[in-house]
Amino acid sequence: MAKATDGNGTPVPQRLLAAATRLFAERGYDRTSVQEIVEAAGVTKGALYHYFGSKEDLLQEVYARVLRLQQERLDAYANAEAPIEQRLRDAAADVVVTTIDNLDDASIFFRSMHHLSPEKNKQVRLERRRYHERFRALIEEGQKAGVFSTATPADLVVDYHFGSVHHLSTWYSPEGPLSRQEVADHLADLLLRALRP
Amino acid sequence: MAKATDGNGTPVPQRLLAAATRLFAERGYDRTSVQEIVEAAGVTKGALYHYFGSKEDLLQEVYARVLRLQQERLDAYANAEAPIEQRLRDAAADVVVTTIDNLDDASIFFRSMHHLSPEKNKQVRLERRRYHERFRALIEEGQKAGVFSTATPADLVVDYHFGSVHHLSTWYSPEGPLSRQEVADHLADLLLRALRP
DNA sequence: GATCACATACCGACTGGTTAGTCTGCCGTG
DNA sequence: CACGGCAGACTAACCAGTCGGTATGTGATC
Repeated sequence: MAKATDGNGTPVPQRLLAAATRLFAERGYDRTSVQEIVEAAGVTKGALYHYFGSKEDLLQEVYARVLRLQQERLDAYANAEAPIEQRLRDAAADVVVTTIDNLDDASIFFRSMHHLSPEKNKQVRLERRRYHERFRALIEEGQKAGVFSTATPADLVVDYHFGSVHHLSTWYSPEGPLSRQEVADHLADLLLRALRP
Repeated sequence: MAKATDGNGTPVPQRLLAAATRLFAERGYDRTSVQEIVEAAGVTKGALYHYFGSKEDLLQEVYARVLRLQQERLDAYANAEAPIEQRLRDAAADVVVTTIDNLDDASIFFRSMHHLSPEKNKQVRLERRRYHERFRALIEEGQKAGVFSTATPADLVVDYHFGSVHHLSTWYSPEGPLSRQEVADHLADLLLRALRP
């Protein structure tokens, strides 16, 4: 039998991360005890502290994963070969879809970031800033090309859009009338419509 | 000397509420101990539990206050005598300004709502829903009148706008380049531009 | 191929510290 | 003197992280 898998098949560190993600999203970081996490993952504290330095490390790992994923996808869409309008629309819609696919991570991200220690918080903010900048560059590119209105500073437009993405975890439900793709198309459309010259 | 004012002048319950608001926003609900709140307010636990039933009651009171305030203002703008475009623009900009004026309350609201017990949470959601409905009605009115595009369901448009309002507490700073009124005007403008037919 | 040395993976009782809420009682005012 | 308004010590519960211990595997040596 391979190591660190128990009777399950999934390695223990991943099981811990998955359990923590679900519990953090469900009842918040502070309300989730380490004991609950290890029970949900079917191990004990010894295992958790064998793989992770602290409870906070677990939280940071959740962030790191979602940030990596979204940055990769944004870069792919932003650097594609297509007119700027198309690239922005695709990127804007994609972030909605992937956020809906990872609603747990999203709600943890926006609700529990301030639970990280100052240094870790700084690092997360830095990565988040990189993402923001890339997105802003797309909008500015379109503004310079004259296809987007310059009435609003690009920075603000980015925050406008990401506000709505951020907000998804508080209202979107898979059981609702709209599929994730429909929501994504609508939100991207609102962005592009707001940017019409 | 009047009762419940200490050497200060402000009544104790209000001092407690103000201290709690600041601390909840600063370090989060769970990370703020009752002891810290009473110290910041210059009283002791006895005083707090004399006026409030629990720590959670304090949090709920913060919500109730900000909800009352915003509902009142929305109603005033929504029921004014003006073309629908103007009324929506005013209401959309006003919620931005008052949110910036109460950034502490806003960040508490969006980060700590899930800390409320199910019943209290339900009540807050209900009031919030009323607010949402009133705003949506404005958009639908404009859509029926033909001055707003019907490309996007009104519900989604509301969530789009409130996402950005919600998001303000994570990026807006009074020291930044934009005044609250400028931000409000820009955000309202983005909304109206997205709604152009 | 048997034995020893060492490492990895994990267990679970325990510790030191913190916290929300309680309770008894004091104190000034009407 | 009665009572609202408050003080502050106390309690019962909880929790992150530690630590000594066990089990299994792996590689070197004879």
